[in-house]
Amino acid sequence: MANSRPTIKDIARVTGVSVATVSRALRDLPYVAPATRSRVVEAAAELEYEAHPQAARLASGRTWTIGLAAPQFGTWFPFRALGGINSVFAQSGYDVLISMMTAPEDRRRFLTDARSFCRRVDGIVLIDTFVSVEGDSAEAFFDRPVVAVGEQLEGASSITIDNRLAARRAGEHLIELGHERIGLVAGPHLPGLPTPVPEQRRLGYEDALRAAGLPVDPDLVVDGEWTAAGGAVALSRLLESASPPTAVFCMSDEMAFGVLREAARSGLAVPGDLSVIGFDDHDLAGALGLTTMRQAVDEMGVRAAETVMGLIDGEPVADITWDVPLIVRETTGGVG
Amino acid sequence: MANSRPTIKDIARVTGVSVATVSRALRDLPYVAPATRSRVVEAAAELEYEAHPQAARLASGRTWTIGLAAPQFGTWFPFRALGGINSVFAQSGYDVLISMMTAPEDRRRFLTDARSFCRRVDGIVLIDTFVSVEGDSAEAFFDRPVVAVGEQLEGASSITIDNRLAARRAGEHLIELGHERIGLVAGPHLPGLPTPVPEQRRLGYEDALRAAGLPVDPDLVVDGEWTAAGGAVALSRLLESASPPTAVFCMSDEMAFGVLREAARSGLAVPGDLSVIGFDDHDLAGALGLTTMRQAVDEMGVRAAETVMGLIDGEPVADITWDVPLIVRETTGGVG
DNA sequence: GTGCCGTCTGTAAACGTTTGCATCCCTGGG
DNA sequence: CCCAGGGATGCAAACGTTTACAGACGGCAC
Repeated sequence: MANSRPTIKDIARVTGVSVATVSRALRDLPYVAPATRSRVVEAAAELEYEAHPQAARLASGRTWTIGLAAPQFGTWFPFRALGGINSVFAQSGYDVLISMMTAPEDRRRFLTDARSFCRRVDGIVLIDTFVSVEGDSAEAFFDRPVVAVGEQLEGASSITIDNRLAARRAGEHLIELGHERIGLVAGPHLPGLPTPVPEQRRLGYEDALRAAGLPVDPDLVVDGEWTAAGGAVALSRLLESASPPTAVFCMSDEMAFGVLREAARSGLAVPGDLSVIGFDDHDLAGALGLTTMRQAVDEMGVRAAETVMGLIDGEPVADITWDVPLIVRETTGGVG
Repeated sequence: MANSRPTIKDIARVTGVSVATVSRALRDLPYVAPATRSRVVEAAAELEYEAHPQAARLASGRTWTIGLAAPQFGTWFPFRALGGINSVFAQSGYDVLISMMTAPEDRRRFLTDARSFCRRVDGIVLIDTFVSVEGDSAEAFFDRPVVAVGEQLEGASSITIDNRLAARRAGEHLIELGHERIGLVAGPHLPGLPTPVPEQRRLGYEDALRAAGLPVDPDLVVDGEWTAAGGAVALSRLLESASPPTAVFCMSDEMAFGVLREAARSGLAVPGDLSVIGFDDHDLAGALGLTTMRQAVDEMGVRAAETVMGLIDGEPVADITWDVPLIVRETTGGVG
């Protein structure tokens, strides 16, 4: 028992070739005679040999690990992306090293410790990290190929959505249904997280109103804190207004869930008395019938994974914009 | 630029001591003169030296990595646990290597590839993996310290809840409110995932009924597929019954969300016409006012992390049972 | 003064791969 | 028959640490 696992030397001894040849044979490098290769492969299988990862990494410099940085893993978005990303890397033989930033200070720590982080990875996927403001270009700063999801970064590939356009589409959907007083449940800027997302979505909302010749009423936009509870509070505040909205656009589905709940509590029928549209296509959105703008996070994650592997293999940097389709379900309808 | 980072030799040269002393000084090992140590530490800081992880791992045999295996990362439970786990390990200097099992075949692959997985980690955290049936003891199979969350495993520490008791408590809560016809929205056995959880929760539900002298009516238990959509369907089926339930216990909050939605659609007031209790305390449960049995997954994750680190440091194996408190919110009330 | 022990330090051998370079052999063209 | 060229292989030096072992030194008890 516990007889330590075979090394490359054992395979060499058994097959009667040198360790160099074994190494080459097992990694499908050229200049190995077919007969030799198959003998080696067979012996390796026989002995259940597998290269010692740490040794291989030290010698080759490749870590076969991808670094994944994301804020606030308690939140829906990066978690969902992780699903797609992880499956791709698992199939390609990469490990995934996660650095998650819950508190704002984690984010600063990530940036100061970046050197150490980079050292153990071949490439980096950044999800909603918003490090773009730090001045440096990504390649200079990280010294590794990086792809950013949710933001554009100089020197890095990116996978983003057009937040402004998507928000505009959401607004237009409500306008087409005949709504004229449309509330906005906004997510605030998070402290220490310089994301342009809330602003972009708000601009898109205003774009839609303006294009339709509707007034932009600041009383109709309230803060939903990016949470369901915040969304509920936001709606209750909107309903206090002298002329409350007949429809609400929420910057996230989670806030929309809170809005739906508060609507029910207030005896408002949805969509009879109030139409609600969200943003994300959260796991629960389908089951709860929420109309929303779908951010196909898992697909974006898969694409991010493929992209970073491409970068490692020498492909050029590229910016990809992902489509955000409108998913009409049961929470939006004509103005009552 | 790109001047390769300093090695331990550079520190040795600068400070005029040997690499062995540098290594000892930097790792706080004994037998280093205080003056020497501070000189070394200073030089290391000056040159921004940091040990090459792969080299250290190869030489020491420690990987400073914890393996985390969990099924179905798209689901709420393991994801939430990840939050707690990751923060603990990050602070202790461990990396986390994730192996996620989405499809049933992933689970088998995990078991066959376990050797390779183990090789790159110092310890293992299993979340809801249900490998216990495989016959072998955990320590023999994985050859590493392991702590299992959600199941008990021979030779491993475990962090579990008493599913049967918790389900019974949920039932008792409804009974105390005066309900006599109580539906059960059950989660099915997942193919290839031999978990006793659904059965245990069902037994707990029946325990509560029997203890109160209520009949156990098989018509009152329906399959909710562990999803919100499934929960909605389940309730609609329950409502077709000749004498529908006045309360429903759902084996998961996600199914409960579906039940709530279907109740609203059917014009049932909650809790006026129908009481609903869930299980988990999902992120959204609070905001949606769902009464539930709280499974404090993040805390369990933290504890799992601490436990596996303890095992690595030689602590003995232990079984920990986590409490599942009843969280009364707004979806349960007296029978109308 | 001698011997012993404990602290501090250095030397060098691992750890298990990958890879640059040299060597050998075989084939085919001249 | 000779030589060039390229495929196949082996040798040995990295890769950057950790750690067993040995040695130097100083202090203290006798």
